[in-house]
Amino acid sequence: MKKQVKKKTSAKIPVGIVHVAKKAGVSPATVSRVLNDNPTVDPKIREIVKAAIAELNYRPHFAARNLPKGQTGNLALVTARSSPVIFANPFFSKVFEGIGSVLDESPFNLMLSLTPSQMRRLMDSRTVDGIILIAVRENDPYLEEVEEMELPSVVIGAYRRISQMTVFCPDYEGGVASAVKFLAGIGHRRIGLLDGPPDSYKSGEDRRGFEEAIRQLDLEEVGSLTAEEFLERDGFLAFCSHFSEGKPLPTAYVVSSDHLAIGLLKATGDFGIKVPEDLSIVGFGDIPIAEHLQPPLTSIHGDLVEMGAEAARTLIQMVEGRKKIIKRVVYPMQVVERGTTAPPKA
Amino acid sequence: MKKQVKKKTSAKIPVGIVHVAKKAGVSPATVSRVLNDNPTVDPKIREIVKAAIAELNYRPHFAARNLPKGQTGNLALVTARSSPVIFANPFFSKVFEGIGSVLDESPFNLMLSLTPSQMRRLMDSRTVDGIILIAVRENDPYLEEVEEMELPSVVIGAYRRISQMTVFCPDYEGGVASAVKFLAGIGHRRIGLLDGPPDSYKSGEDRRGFEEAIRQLDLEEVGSLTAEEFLERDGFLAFCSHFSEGKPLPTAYVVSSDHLAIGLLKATGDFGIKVPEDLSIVGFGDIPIAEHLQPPLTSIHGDLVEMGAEAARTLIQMVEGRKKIIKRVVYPMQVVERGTTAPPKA
DNA sequence: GTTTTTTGAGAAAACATTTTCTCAAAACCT
DNA sequence: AGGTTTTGAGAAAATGTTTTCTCAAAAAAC
Repeated sequence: MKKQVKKKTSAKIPVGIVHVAKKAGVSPATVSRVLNDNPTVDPKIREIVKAAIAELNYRPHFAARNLPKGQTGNLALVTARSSPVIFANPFFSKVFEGIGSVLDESPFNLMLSLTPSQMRRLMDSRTVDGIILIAVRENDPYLEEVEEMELPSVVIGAYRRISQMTVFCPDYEGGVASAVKFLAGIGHRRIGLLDGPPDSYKSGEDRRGFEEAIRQLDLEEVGSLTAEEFLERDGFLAFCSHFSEGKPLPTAYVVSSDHLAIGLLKATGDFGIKVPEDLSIVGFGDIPIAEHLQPPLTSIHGDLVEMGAEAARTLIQMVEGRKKIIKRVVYPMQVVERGTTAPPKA
Repeated sequence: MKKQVKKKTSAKIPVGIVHVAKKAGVSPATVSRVLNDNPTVDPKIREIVKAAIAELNYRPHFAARNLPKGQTGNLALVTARSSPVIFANPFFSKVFEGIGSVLDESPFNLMLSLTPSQMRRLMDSRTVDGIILIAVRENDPYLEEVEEMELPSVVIGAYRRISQMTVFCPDYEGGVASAVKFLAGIGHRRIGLLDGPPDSYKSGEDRRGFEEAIRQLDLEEVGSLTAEEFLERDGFLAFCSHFSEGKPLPTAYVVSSDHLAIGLLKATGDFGIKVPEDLSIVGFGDIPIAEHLQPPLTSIHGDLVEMGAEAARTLIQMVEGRKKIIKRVVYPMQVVERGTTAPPKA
């Protein structure tokens, strides 16, 4: 008695597999078989069913389809940073590109969670089959939460803390060390680090790489700074307060992000300090803007598109193979020399 | 006979509403009622059920829950631009922030589609209840596709073309016009436009606003350029080829994005053209870097966080109210004067 | 020409939940 | 106390699909 009503109201009532089956004069199971390219269906019937599908403009319901599979077909990209911070993260855009390209070839959809509450909802409600964590910080509560869930997951960028998870990470430590070596190679002896916030893994790694290189080369650490975030204004403010207090300056800075470096450049410019004559600066991440600055920014570069792609590929393997893969991959970083570095004056 | 096996293997077997019901000695329906705060359940029973939920660490399955509702609880953010282009889009990051903050307060999850194929999958498979389209271009096929689907949707940034959809758009036209007026106000008579790719709506709007202002103020259009994309390199290349062909230069450029403006600054610097003494430049979007450049970039600013938030709010209203809302909101843009603009020399 | 194997397709169970229907028990009224 | 209303909760249908089971018909083997 309901059916008559349904017939009346046109197109917009969602059409399911049973409607197609009725139209084609077969059972829903057969329609399903056609949809899934099951070879045990007669070519003739197949054609009839396909015609019915086309005519009704039927599209399978993704969630319903995945329900019996016990999977959802969704992957999540998770971070708890606010979006300005994410977009300022030197490598986020590239990583993203890599992830996107892999997902495009896969049958998975991508969910995005920008806050801890969103992430918890995603995990609690079994909405995703796997998780890519990015931009994790020291005190973020959810890393443990993810580890406790038996949900497949990979982490991008946090190397040390994590024991039993798969991690993809730029070689922060090695990158910063090679920047120090590069600066030493052109004559610098008094070098400083402009580092990001202490609760970021990257900051810890940067500092480790920096100190190790300074020690190995028997150099002097001078005028190091810590910024509150990785953004331009943080670099600007860090240097301003340091300088106005009359503290000692190095002849070169290694800086934890290109954005910070831009803020530092601005501050030095405002104080009449010439780059690279008075001060050399090396950024990190080699964002597209770097080479278009004046002077163009010397920076530390790595293939982070591939890193993102590899992380996504690995996660998909874990989800599809239903097995845990534990590995840690570190991506090499190297200095690209441009206009903000030169030998020290004296 | 299966149950014994289940009991053995601990935690990781997914626990459903029936397990909870069994544990609490009630029917699945009652558990559902507790979950949905249905008042027709005895407080005592409610407590027992809640205890069982807690003990089994039960979490409702999002997709299954939404199946009978005929909804999915997901919203999609859709674009077909590659991620470098998206991230270079002057307002994307801010818009994103607005969307994220609204979604955080709502029960919806966010899906992200970075390519047309991903988007089609999302729409075809009834995976989302609503769509936010962003960075649409003239020849993108999917705008019509979305319009044909009866799926609630809002568009961010494409103003003219769309008739029957809800649109949120910065006032490109008015912003560019006010930049021209600003430049005329400080004495410029020969002004050029550095515009983005022709298939972008923004480019069309920019040009319209530019030409109208030029006409109204009876000025001369000189040396206008078209870039292939909105990125630094595109601005750089556009100016280089123009200049090396010896074509006439204006005394000021209005530029369609801050990223383009940075490329233009680099090019002018390389050719020894002084900004703002020889040439004034106004960017668009006021990205965080703008004020940290040297000289700091004069740019066109708007509250795009609010635009993103309002778009998300409206979409949610459409989805929840099951009604179509058609409106068009234009967000005002205004010039922020900084260091790349000055009166012309002679 | 009968038996065996293969092929093809329907019926029904399963996935996790909500919702409607239904009915028994408790509470209220006179 | 007998009848009516309210309350509470179970049973079953519904959501859209896949999958397993089952069986009939066609093809192959003898």
